[in-house]
Formats: sequence, structure tokens, C-alpha cells
Amino acid sequence: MRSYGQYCAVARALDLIGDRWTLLIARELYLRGPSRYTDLRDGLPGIATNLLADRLRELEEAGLVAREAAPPPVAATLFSLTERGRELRPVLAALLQFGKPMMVAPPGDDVVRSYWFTFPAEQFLVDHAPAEPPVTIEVRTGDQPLVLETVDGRVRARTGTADEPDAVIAGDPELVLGTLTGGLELAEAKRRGLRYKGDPKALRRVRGFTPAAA
Amino acid sequence: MRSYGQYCAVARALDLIGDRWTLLIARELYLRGPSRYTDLRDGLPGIATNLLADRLRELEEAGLVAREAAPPPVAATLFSLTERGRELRPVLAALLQFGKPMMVAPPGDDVVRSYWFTFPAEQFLVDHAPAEPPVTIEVRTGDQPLVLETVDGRVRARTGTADEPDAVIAGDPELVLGTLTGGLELAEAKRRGLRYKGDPKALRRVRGFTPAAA
DNA sequence: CGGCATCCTCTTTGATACTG
DNA sequence: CAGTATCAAAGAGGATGCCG
Repeated sequence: MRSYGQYCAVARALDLIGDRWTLLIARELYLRGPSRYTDLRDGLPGIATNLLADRLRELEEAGLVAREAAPPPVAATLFSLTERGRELRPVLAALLQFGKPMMVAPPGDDVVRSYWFTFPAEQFLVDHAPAEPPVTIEVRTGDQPLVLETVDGRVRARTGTADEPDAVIAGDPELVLGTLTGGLELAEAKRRGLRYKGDPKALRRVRGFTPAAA
Repeated sequence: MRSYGQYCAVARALDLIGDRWTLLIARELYLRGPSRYTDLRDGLPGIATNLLADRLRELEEAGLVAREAAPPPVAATLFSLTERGRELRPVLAALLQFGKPMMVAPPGDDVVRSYWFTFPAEQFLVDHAPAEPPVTIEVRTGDQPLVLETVDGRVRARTGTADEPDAVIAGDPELVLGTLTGGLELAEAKRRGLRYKGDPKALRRVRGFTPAAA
């Protein structure tokens, strides 16, 4: 990217990560950890393959991304965020917060990847009763199931399934998201097609606050 | 901007403000308040005028910027951030934080605008002794003087001069910035050409923490 | 396969000039 | 002052090819 040529921290930050796709590449690496080239491409539908290669090289030169040859059995290159690269987390979090209101509009033609929801889940959900025994919620929306678990006051999210979840929430992404983050009442979401099975307390336990705008 | 087409809050946020120049326009409006077209162009050296016009229109359509005809005596169009536009503040703040380490490199050919420093000043400086009488520091670097004032625990920054400042700090931008934010010791900065007059306590009173990397 | 490089087309940007 | 018009250059998108 062409530099803005301004002695300003915001401008200099954007010189590094203001290019198209760059922050989404960071999101992928942040959410999925060390990733192969093809997995990155998969999480970034629409990116031109040469562009991904270019960006990864730029990010590597900027010291935000490291490239490591995976141990022999795997035989692949792994890309990961460096310490400095992980400092992008607050930037991603701020964008997440800003973009939150725009998630009430359903996906439409937009691609969905379930693991993208792990970020808002960990960012917006809280365990409101940390003293009580932990709860587990299985989330079924998008392309693969997720699990939410309370762990010392926080909510952890991961892809996968739970053995005996306290509740299962399933349905269209915008309904699931709205219900979890608190912009949508469970009853209303159900009327719109959300399925919720299990203990309603589990949902209330982790639900986000936001009254309007999920 | 072409949409990323992803049902992800980060991607949807970037659909709105991921375009080149867009966040810097937001920075200008945020720092300077309602601004005229030509003033914006002045704070964004290098931007093509048609591009500025395009971006302002896009931002207006997105509901982030409002355009108002200034009252008769002025006879000009004023652009300002809407409520929603002001929600970009955390995004700018996160970028500021991320870009902070990159400010140790001197401006070189980069353009400098003094009022750009009001953002890091208010973000990184604290009044460490709110109980004591307020202090005022005049900052001379870049194109125009700035004033830092302690106001109930916080530090307020504005362009202009002070009548009887407790201290005056002057010199190259990277020295002033490094000294204020705490990455550079005053003695070291002085050896490199920084001028500091007045009560050294005034500086210590507001100085930021960051040990390394200004 | 995984990790690119090349080629081509199309869109966006940057620079400059001009206008109500 | 607040833009629009024009045009060359850079960058993005898409398809395909190559190589270990």
C-alpha cells in the first residue's frame, strides 16, 4: 500500500493494515491460530489467490505474521500471528463492536463461517453467575456446530459439539446472534424460527446486554 | 467499496469504513469537529479532490456523516460526524494504540499537523495528581502550538496558546511525543535537541506510562 | 494436494484541469 | 468554496498454469 505520508499514529497504522483484505487475514489468523494457505483462502471467500500471497508476504515483512514449516507429518507451511500481530486484537474488537448493529440484517448472499461467531461470543457474552456450576450451550448455525462454555466468569467459544449441553440453540445466524447478544427476545426469536432446547436459564446466564441492535 | 460478502461484524464494518482514506476522514472530523471541504482537504494532504467528494457522499449515505449549510455569515457547507459516526472513536483509538510504536521513527518526509497530537495526548496522558491545582503545558512542535490542561483527572488538549503555562515543551515532533508519552526520558530528549522550560513537575504530572516505544 | 506465479481484464486511485 | 471532468497509472479480481 502506498503510504499516507502523515506523521500520525492512526495513519501509520493504516499504512500497515489499511489494505483491502489485510485485517480479515488477521481475523482468520487470530480466530484459527496457525493456518495453512488453503485454509486461509477458505475463510476468505472471494480473495484472489495471488493477493493472499502478496498480503501474507507484506504482513511477514511488517513483522505481523510468521511463516513456519509445519513438522514433517503435516508437510505444510503454517502462517501465524507474531506477538506484534496479536496486538491487532483491539483493532479487531473495535471493528467488531462497530459492526455489531449491522448484523441484524440477515446474511442474504453473504458467506457464513461458524467460527467467525466465536469472536463476538467471547467479546459480548459474560457469565452472570460465575459462582454456580459451569454451563455449556451448543450452537447450531452456519456450517458447523459451536460450543459455548462458562469458564471463571468468562465465556469460551470453540467449534465442536458438547456431550451433554445444558441447552442447544439453533436457527438462522441472525436469530442466534440476536438472541445471544441480547438484541432479540427469546420468544420473539422463536416466533421467527429459532429453536431452543434445554434450560432457559443457561441462555440467561451468558446473554449479552445490548437492548437494541444485536 | 465492494462488499466482502461475509456475515461477520468485522467484515461488515470494513465494508463501510475499510476504503482508503475513509478512516482518516473520520479522524479529521473527529478531531476538528464540523469542517469545511477545503479544511478537510488540508488535513488530508495527498487526497484527490474527487475522492474526498466521493468518500463524503458515501459516508453521508451510510449515515456516518452529516452535511449542513453553515449559518449565513459563514456561507459554507459543514461536514460533521453523526452520532453513529462518533461510534468510530474506539476504532480510531485502537488504531492509535497500534500505531503508537511506529511514531518513534521521525516524520522524515511525512506531513505533520499539530492538532493530530491532541488525540494521543488525550488518550495516553493522565493527570497523576488530580487533587492538586491544575497545570498547563504549552507544546510547540509541528505547524501550530498546542495546550495541554489538566481537567478533573484527565488531560485536555487543544490548539492555541496559554497565558502563563507551567511549562513549555518544544522541539521535533518525535522528541515531544516520546517525552510526553513516556517512551523517552527528558534528559535523553534534551540531549537530542528537545527544549523544556518551566516546572519539570508539570511534565511528570501528566506523563504517560509506556516504558518502551513511544 | 499446497503454495504460489502469470496473464488478462476491470475497477479504483491519483493528478490535474476546469466550473457554478 | 465546493466540488465535477478527464485520463493515466496502480491495484483488485478471476482464470489458469506450474512445481515440489
